Amino acid sequence: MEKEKFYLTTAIAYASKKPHIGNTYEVILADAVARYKRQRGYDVYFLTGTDEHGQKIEDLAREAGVSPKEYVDRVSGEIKSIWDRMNTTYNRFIRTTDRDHEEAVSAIFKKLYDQGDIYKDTYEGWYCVPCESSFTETQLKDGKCPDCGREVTRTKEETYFFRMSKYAPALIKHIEEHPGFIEPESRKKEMLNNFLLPGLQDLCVSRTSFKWGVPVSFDEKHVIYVWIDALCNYITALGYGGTEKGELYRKYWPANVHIIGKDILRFHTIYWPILLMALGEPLPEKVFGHPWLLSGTDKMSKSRGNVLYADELADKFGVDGVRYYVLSEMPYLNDGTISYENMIKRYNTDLANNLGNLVSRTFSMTEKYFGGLIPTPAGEEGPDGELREICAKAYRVFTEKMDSYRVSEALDEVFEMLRRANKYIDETSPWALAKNGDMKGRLGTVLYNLLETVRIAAILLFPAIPASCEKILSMLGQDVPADYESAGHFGALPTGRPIGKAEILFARIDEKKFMEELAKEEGAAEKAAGKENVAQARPEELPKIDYDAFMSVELRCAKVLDAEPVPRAKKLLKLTVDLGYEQRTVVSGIAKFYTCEQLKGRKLALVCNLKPVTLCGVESNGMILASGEEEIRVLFLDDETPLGSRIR
RNA sequence: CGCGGGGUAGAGCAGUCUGGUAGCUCGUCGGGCUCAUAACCCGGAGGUCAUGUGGUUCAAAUCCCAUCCCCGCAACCA
Repeated sequence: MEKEKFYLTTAIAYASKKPHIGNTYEVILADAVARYKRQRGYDVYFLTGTDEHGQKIEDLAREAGVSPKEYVDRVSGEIKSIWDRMNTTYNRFIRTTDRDHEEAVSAIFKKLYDQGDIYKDTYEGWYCVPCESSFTETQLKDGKCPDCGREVTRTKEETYFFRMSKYAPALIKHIEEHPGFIEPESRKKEMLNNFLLPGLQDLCVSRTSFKWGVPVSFDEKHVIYVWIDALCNYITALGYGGTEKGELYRKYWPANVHIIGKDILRFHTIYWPILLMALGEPLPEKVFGHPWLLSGTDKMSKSRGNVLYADELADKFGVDGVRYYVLSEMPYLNDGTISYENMIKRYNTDLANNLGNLVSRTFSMTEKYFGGLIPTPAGEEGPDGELREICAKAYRVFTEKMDSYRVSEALDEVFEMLRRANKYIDETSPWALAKNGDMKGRLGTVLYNLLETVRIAAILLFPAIPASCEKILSMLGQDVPADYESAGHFGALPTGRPIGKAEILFARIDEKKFMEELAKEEGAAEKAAGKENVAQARPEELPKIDYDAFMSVELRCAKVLDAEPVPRAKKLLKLTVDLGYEQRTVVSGIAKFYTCEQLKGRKLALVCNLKPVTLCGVESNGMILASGEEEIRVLFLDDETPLGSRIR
């Protein structure tokens, strides 16, 4: 019988820099699902890869003094090596610079253009110089750049657009008729309420502001922008070429699941399905938006110095230690957290103490009491039935949870089973049975049951910690049933065969020693960097300006007369300030850091000649000076500073 | 009144749909065991289940109402 196919993908990682553990989580999750599906007998195709085009990479390459291709070759290679290190079993690692992908994307673009879904608008548009992006009239926010809010200049630009609106009704219908299409469920409402139901805007699908991308074949000034280029990897990887469809494509498409981060759900549940509809291809079965791994309560970022990398963690915890941590710590809906303390705790508790030690004591008793031969069980008594039942339950529930992508809950189930097995040892006290010659049969039953529990655990945990599970199964000896279904049959382990020697699977980590070494390493790294202030990364520096340029900014001392929150805005405060010669209203995004009372009566520096903007319905005439990106501190002036005096 | 999720022991979570002794993991305290990786097992302490001396009910963490707070998405840091 033909195996049922299962096609899953991760998002392709942007090849701008080394991915941190949060990015790596996604491919580990996908790998666990892929391995599980293979165990269940599916013909699995697992796709991952890198997204390598775009402005940012072009810039980074220039800074690094290499060509964009050289740049992405290096980063993509690094990403791939991390994926490999994590023992992920992808079938293809696609790069958007692969020739087959580029050709296919080009053909897809052409096809969409030919059929009228992509049109060129030669219009008088708006261009934002700092963002190097152009916008349509409707995209502007209050006449300003929608990305940065700065002034835009009028340009005559041509851009290609995709007619999103045309397909929106069909997509809404599809989403409503396919309850599992967007997962988790709560995300579905976000997409519908925020984007689809209010009305979709046509999407800009080409750029002229940079060159590093797939050129539009019939209009070489334009490169195809990220949406079409990146999203299409899911079909081009299978040999979809626009007109011809490869064998893999016919076999595996549509995808059973796209596993992606919750931040790009919008592209995968709106733009991508519409693109497919336009191509006349079936939609993926499911888009699963997983949560994020946070470092403590913060998002990982270089500036916070809290970035953890999968390969460095693997040096300390082993590959399976890292895999297990991210899979078990990541809930289904909420963001998970990662820290060394938590990792050590989880590693020790679950892997070393619960699983590793169970294997160790079971094997050593089998060795000691039965010369390393798997004993034959006799009659069932005492807690045997309960152990057997919990194994059956673990198998059943694990299967259910994995089928619905609740990996951490699935793993929990197995560890509960292992805890029960450890307790079973205490209840049956094999060492006491061993002292009594009459109890040899009973002792054999107990150890057989334990070995069997270990076998089942190894099969179930295989998708999460494959290398360790393979080791356990091989330690159990030759011809040990290792297929998934056999984990549902307690008693499948053949008797009388020799088992191997028990290895330490997961050596305990001494938290204190670990943290000391970590501190030492970090100290060494700082020394190697040769600076005392390595904690402070050098910021991006701007070109020098002359005095006149600076003086074109009109800074003056102003006093806050009144402050109040802006309705419907979380970050904004509306300030009424006095310059001595006039009063103005200024809107400032400092609501999270200052209360109105803290500001009233204070003197601060105001940029007076900034063009007015409207923010959340309030017109702002100027800007107050403040420091910081994430933690904002207002620059207050001395009380003696005269109102309205020029600052320079 | 933009849309959605959530507030349960020191931490992280389950339980809420289908009301009926408040549970799990970690931590903590005490005990047991010795096969094992100072591991494993048992027991204790610790919660007015956000608030409302609100409603429904014989009975509310659970259903209804109001309020407060947090977090996503959207809007927004001039």
